[in-house]
Amino acid sequence: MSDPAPQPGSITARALAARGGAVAATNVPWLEGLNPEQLRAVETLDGPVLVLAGAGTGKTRVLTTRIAHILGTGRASPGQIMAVTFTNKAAREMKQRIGGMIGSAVEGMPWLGTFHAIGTRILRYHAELAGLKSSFTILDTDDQIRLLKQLIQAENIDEKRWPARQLAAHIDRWKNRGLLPDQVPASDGVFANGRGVELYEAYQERMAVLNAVDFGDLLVKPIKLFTENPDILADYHRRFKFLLVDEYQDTNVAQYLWLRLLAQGTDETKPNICCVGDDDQSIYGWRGAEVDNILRFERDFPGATVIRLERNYRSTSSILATASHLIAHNEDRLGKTLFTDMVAEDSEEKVTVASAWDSAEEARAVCEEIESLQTKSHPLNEMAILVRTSAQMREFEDRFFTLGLNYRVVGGPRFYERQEIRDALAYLRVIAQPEDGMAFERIVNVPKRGLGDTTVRKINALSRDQDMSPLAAARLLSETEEIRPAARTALRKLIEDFDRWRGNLDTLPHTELAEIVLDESGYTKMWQDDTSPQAPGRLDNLKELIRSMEEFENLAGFLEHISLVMDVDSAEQEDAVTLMTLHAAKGLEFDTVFLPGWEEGLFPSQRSLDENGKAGLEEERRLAYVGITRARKRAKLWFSSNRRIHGLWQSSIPSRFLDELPVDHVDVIEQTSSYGGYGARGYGNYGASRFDKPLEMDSAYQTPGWKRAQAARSTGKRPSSGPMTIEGELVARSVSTKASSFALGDRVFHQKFGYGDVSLIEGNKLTIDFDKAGRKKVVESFVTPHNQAG
DNA sequence: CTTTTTGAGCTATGT
DNA sequence: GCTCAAAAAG
Repeated sequence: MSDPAPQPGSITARALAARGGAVAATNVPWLEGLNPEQLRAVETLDGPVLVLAGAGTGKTRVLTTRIAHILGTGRASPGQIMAVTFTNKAAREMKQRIGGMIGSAVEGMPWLGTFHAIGTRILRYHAELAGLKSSFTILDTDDQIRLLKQLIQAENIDEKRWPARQLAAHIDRWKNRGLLPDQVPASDGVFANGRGVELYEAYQERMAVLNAVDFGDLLVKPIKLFTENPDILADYHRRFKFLLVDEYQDTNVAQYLWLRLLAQGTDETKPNICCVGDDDQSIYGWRGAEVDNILRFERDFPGATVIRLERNYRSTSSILATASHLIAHNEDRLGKTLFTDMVAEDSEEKVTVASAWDSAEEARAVCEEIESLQTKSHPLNEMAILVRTSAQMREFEDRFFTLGLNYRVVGGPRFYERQEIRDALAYLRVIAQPEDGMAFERIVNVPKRGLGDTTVRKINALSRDQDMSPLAAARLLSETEEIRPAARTALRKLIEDFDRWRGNLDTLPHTELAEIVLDESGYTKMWQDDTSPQAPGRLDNLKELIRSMEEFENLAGFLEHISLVMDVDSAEQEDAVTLMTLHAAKGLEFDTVFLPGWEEGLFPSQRSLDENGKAGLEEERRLAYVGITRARKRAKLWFSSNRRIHGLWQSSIPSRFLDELPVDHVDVIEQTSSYGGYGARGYGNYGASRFDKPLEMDSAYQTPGWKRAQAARSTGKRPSSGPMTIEGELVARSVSTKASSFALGDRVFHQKFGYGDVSLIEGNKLTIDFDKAGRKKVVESFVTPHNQAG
């Protein structure tokens, strides 16, 4: 996300004043205190502008001030500015800061948001043109994989050899490049011997039936919409006078196309585009980001003004020198040099590198430092531990827990990803959007209703055959004799329940409805009867969920929010250490930053090296750069000689990045106590050879008495649904309008009942007199015509 | 149909 | 080490 601008009243303000580069009092209050480059970035309103903003150079400040300036000078109204960010956090922060500058006008900035949020907005508005109903659901990764799995199975492709996960990755990659099924180059047909594209197509068709989109669609579909409907695009050209893009280095091809379409316009309606970014902080290449976009800006937008922000307001000179020296090892960069003119204080600390025997020891040592800083009255809020992978978090959490140290995990297992929350949401999704088959499937048998694999399989087969939603298929099935009586009764009951709940959608407040649903479905009871230790916590979470719904006007609004905003707004102001991944840390800053796990294979990640070679290494290095530059006063790097990978202990060697740090600005800490040794200069004598003092086995290895509340495993995202206008009859209609391909008296064959004659046709439900089984009601797709001639 | 057992694979990073 | 999926048992 974006770099917070200097905090007023802190070092920064003083530094600014001392520098003389700052702009003296202007008649425009928001421009005060900007340095000349920042001022230029804010005031150059006409024509394309690229702001290359290094870490801690006041990037967000420039962006927000620019918006304030546009509004303040009356160049545009809030609705005429589109401002795109990558994360919700960034969007939220910008809203806040603009609000702080110019008052409440931010409320009226409907087009400030993430690419995905704005894409959703556009799609809902023109849903029909995209082949959707505006109530469409956004599938999360979990739903996506489940759906793909079904499709793979339906195609009789070996799921072991061609896992759904992998297909999802392919599709994601295609969408990131803005490719629709028919545009995928043949050379990309590696999945399932070239059938990947076929599956991609089937996937899109299936999602259309489910009235759903995935994250990629939120970018791809608006592009398609704009290309196919120039008049609509022209509307947007007329609407937007200014286009602002944060973190431009992170845009992928699809986002680039999206922006380019919007930035075109005619001479009179061409919006002024301003992109802000830092090629050195491009860390999302694996997600399809093209650093090239930023490198190519001047060619894409002729006559562009390029402004460099290199004056850093955040970190000490040691930290800056360390980070700069490291990043200089990258070859592919535009090249910027950060500098500070803050006077180095005597107390300035060098960046430190320390080692530990193993990861538990590392966690212990880091926590010791944290506690020691805490006793010197450093707030925990000003400390962060930044790890490469979330798997590293566990050991720190264990440690925090035993010490009773307050901590918060950012981007860890998120509230909306918890099982009970997802289940509850699935119920609500089905109510709000009956086509949402993925949600329906999730809870058909939760709590257990005797609707097992077989039934679900039948529902799915039918729904795929007939291009109808699973709920519609279930409804149909429950009226026939395809499934066993017990299951049939249960299914009918469930469908009746859903009908009733949906009937209450407009009459009851949505929170109350949610309570009723959880209650009547037996979901609450399921957890009440559960004796596992987590059950009470889950019930609490459900209550919390209901509580969080109160902030929203209706169910649709709530579901929309969580589908895009996976993190629950942590309003907790409690003093706590922050624990998060390096990726999540972008845009944040702390006085003290701990960077554990600087070992070859882990950081840089082996996988990154294997898959992307030099480019991968450079991205890892940028990640290291991002990590170090998060620190204002203290950056403390660690590596440990032994680490458990996939459950096996492996000895590790220090990261090459450690060798790339400038000796003058880095202190290598010789561990006084137990930990693995590490020579004063060379990083050579790491390793298993040296630990002078026996480890304190008791504390380092005591069994973690608790497990992390929720395994961080699920990569799922949250789906949602839209407006509450649900017409229940749509389902029924879509079913009955299809003409039956059978005629009265036709001779047919059924897998289970054998041969028979059609005696009645209702839509696609057939009543058949079977030779052996007697008269049965059956859905059309379960019978095949019997060849009379044969 | 549900529960338990066994076995395989796996780990980045996030909208 | 941990989780999920398929297989086996109840």
